[in-house]
Amino acid sequence: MISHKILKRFLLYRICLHKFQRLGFTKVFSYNLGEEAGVTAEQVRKDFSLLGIKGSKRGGYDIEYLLLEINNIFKQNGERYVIIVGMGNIGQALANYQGFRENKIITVAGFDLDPSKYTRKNIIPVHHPDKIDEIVREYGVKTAIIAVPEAAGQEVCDRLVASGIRAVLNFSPIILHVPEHVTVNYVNLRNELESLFYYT
Amino acid sequence: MISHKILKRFLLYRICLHKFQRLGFTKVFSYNLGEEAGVTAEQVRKDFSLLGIKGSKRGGYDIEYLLLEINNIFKQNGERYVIIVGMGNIGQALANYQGFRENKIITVAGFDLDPSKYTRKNIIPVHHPDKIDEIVREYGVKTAIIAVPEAAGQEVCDRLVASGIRAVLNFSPIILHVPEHVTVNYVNLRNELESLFYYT
DNA sequence: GATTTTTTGTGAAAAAAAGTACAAAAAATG
DNA sequence: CATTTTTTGTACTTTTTTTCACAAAAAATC
Repeated sequence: MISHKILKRFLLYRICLHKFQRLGFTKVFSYNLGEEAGVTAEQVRKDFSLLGIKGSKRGGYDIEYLLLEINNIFKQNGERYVIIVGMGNIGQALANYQGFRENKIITVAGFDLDPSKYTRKNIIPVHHPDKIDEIVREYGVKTAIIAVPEAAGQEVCDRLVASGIRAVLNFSPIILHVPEHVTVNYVNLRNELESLFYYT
Repeated sequence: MISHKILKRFLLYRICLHKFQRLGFTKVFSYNLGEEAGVTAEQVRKDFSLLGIKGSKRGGYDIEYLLLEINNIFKQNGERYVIIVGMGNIGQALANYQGFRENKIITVAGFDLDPSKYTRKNIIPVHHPDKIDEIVREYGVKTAIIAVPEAAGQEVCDRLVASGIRAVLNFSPIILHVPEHVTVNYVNLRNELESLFYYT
């Protein structure tokens, strides 16, 4: 089991590796990657060593191979479906976000109580939350994004878990109570911004 | 100097404290707060103790007082201005996001290269990036959000730093190189979502 | 092909974070 | 008002994470 902290670091490395690739490199040394990612070279080596990812002494690491291994951690070869519950500000922005598609993550559908959002103008189909169960089962979706107001967060989450969702990205400013087998990743935009005012 | 990890925990506590307040409570015990926030009671007490925030033995902590102390960390009584550079998907969603306004954070302006965005229809005024310096100095803005495509990220950041920005919330998928006195907080939505696929 | 240089890979050490345990305080009870 | 109960605050321990240090491998040089 890899800790969330290390998982995030692998994703960070991937961003840097893509940059190196764009610049025409095919190999990197741990200190190149470390400098770019803002961590020490030892940390980079330890992280790769943890997964049994090998470099060559004096030759460094092969970028293509690193990317392959990192993508494997996140199952990039499999079907990666996601649904978005709550098509307000954030939900809509995520639906339109190119970043997900680039990485072979398919946003299957969005859900919202407001019928005015069930239009074809959206980039993804939007349904009433009552259809969550149907669609989750049809596509075998295992991952969901919660972007509803806080009052609705826990109820939406319970519904998702009941339908078979196993991983949740939660933008609502609440702590979700979920069974053991479900993972929640929290993103609180207000807190992320506000934390900065400590430093100003 | 408080670590970023602990800062984030204080903001998490605040969310929980607001919930308790809404439910009519005026006092909390460390284990109430811990359970709600998903940390141990000892952790809660340690965190508060770190800042010299006192409870009363057997009486617990006064919610009002805790909120006051937490808000002090993040300078909620002072002027908290922010600008948004890049009014695409995410930039626009953030401009519309109620969460910031609720917490007395004032979004002064947005910036984008696309002139079609300089309309009065936006919730905040949007200008050409050339006006960054003028507006940052006029309002004494110290905090900025970067939500531009990755290719422009570093250049935008350099400009912001040159204008006097000291803290950056960066949504672009790049590591920013900044001088010592500038703090960067990274939010990578793609990575946040993708990290979940490790668990599915 | 021997020597030097460079870089990985990993144990050992250090630092940071979290958890344990319990004395001290204070409210509640008898 | 003495005793019991509850909860804070913090020293101490354990665990996790990071850094240090260096042997081993391999490319480059002589």
